[in-house]
Amino acid sequence: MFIAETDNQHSFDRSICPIANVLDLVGDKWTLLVVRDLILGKSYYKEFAESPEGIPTNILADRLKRLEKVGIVLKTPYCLKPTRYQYELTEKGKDLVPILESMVSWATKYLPGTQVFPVHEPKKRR
Amino acid sequence: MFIAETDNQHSFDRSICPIANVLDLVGDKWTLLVVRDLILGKSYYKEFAESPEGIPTNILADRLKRLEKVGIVLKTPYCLKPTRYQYELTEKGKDLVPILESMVSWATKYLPGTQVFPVHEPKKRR
DNA sequence: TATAGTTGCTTGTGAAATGCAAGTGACAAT
DNA sequence: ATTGTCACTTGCATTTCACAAGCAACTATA
Repeated sequence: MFIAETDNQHSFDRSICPIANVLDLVGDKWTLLVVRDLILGKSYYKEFAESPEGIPTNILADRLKRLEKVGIVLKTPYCLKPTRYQYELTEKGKDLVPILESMVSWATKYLPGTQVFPVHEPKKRR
Repeated sequence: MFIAETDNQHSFDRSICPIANVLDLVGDKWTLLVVRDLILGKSYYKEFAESPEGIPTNILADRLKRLEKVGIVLKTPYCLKPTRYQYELTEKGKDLVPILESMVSWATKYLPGTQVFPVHEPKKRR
């Protein structure tokens, strides 16, 4: 009946359902907010931490690690003196945009009062 | 700067961001799988519980309750002798389809091996 | 009538994830 | 020398989750 039951070629955590597997990667309250921030142009740890939802820093560190591990985020050093990294979306990460867009569309219709955030203006660094 | 900071007319849990608010409703590992099952034509508690991901029954009961409370799911009695209910999506719930579709598209591209489930064939009830 | 089975949950318990505050290492600025 | 910033990590209490079992209200079978 279920294709899932006849397939054992791949190793999926819960099932071969595409939705289940997307949820295993980004299905929690915080991950897609980090992706949103990246889409809006944020790059630094501090910037993510400053978003109005107030993500706990241990969760933020964990989510960035996980997103990097699955190839959605790329972490690159931008400063050597104190080693500092910047984060950016890979193609795989940028392709999550339609998912966020469809969420925005739904929210616009059913959650009046919600408002999309403006693109992040990078602070000038001297 | 953030619109969020100037708006206090509505009461949103974390921010006025549409994405954050969608995640507060369906942002976990199980809720959208229940919605998926409803889209595929499942109606009864047992059917959701039988999905290959194996949702724990206490979680299932909780998610159905929450989805009903926020108007995504409608719970109606279909049998009186032993009082039994069936679940179905409201318009608000059916409008989540694009979100699931965009997840399927992403998964099809980046998670090879995933396969969408076929529409549920209702068992004949005598 | 007695026993077993089904459905749709609820309850109990341990494990895991989360939230919050505080701490830390490496530097920069005063 | 002291204070500050950034990018985290650590500890700990609280919440959520997963798993198993139980249970009420029937139905079906012997």
